[in-house]
Amino acid sequence: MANNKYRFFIFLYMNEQSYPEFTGLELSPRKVDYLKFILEKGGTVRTTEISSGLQVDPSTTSKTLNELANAGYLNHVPYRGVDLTELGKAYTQFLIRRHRILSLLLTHYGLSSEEACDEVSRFEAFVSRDAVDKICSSMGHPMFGVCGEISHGKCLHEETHHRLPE
Amino acid sequence: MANNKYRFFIFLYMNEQSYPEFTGLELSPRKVDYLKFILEKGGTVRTTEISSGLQVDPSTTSKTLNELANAGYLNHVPYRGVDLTELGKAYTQFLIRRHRILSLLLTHYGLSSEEACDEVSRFEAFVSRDAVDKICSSMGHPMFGVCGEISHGKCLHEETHHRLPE
DNA sequence: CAAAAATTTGGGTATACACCAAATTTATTC
DNA sequence: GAATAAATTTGGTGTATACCCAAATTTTTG
Repeated sequence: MANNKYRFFIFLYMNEQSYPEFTGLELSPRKVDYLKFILEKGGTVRTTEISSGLQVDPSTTSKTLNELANAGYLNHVPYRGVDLTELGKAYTQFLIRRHRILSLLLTHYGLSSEEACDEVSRFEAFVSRDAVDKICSSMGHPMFGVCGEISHGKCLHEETHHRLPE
Repeated sequence: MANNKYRFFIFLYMNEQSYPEFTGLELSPRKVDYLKFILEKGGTVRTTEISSGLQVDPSTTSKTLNELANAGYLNHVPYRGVDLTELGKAYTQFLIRRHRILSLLLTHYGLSSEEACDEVSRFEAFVSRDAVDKICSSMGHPMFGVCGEISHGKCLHEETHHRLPE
């Protein structure tokens, strides 16, 4: 019984749902790219993988990773690599949901999947979580988007605001 | 007859249609604000009107107006004010159409007019003209949006690409 | 025409994003 | 197990955007 409770806590902790405070406007477009890349890569990711993935100098990557770590999204072990913190995971799940919802939306207006994805990549960092949640509700919480499955951590229960014990 | 021809030329010159080259991504979010403000104000606009309208120091306004003039969107008579060039008019008509189309779109997904307008203001500068034209077509070229009438300079004839004589 | 108001200029700050070169750490190979 | 190679970080720079203040300039007004 105590064990079940613990597992439930872990589930909440890893979900977007657990961080009702963020607006979705916290990160610059480029930082959004970094987090999405790291989540999609999975586990611990090295500087070189990111710098070649995002076509940027390793020194730029190193500095950006440091900033994301200072902001609490990443664990950074110097010379070893980064992985997402629990906050980082929850936040990046939102980033990916946002990207997919917006891309899906644009495909309903005559853009191809690729066009929609490119277009959204340019502006998504400036679309608020509130707007994404409303769009998501209005679309009936679609499960599949143009870039793969949409993860519905929070969108399904906008009214519920679970908080972590303090 | 020669007179009619001349008027026709003027009509084209002042229309979005006449500039098939721009992508809609030329200007930063703030510069978009400046041009929209100037078009809505109409005629010659003074630095003070803009700086109080956009809540920014007059010195900042003065510098930005200079940049927009150098880029060809404004005529700037020092100490007197600015007005839109023909390019500036055509471009700003697109900016306003983009703003209205995107705002209208978001109101179809559960956002209020004001929410949609605020949301769009944050990201519109990063939405391409191609995407706007596709969305506009797909919506059936709506004539009214949440922020007033939508001006359809170009959207009605995507296939036609008039060019200025050189 | 002198004072007041508007505008511009010069100088300074901050953020975001990028690069290169040099220093440091880790990994490899002999 | 060192020497070399590869990866990473640090320090220094550069560009672009956007903002402010103070001082100089121009225009307006009383």
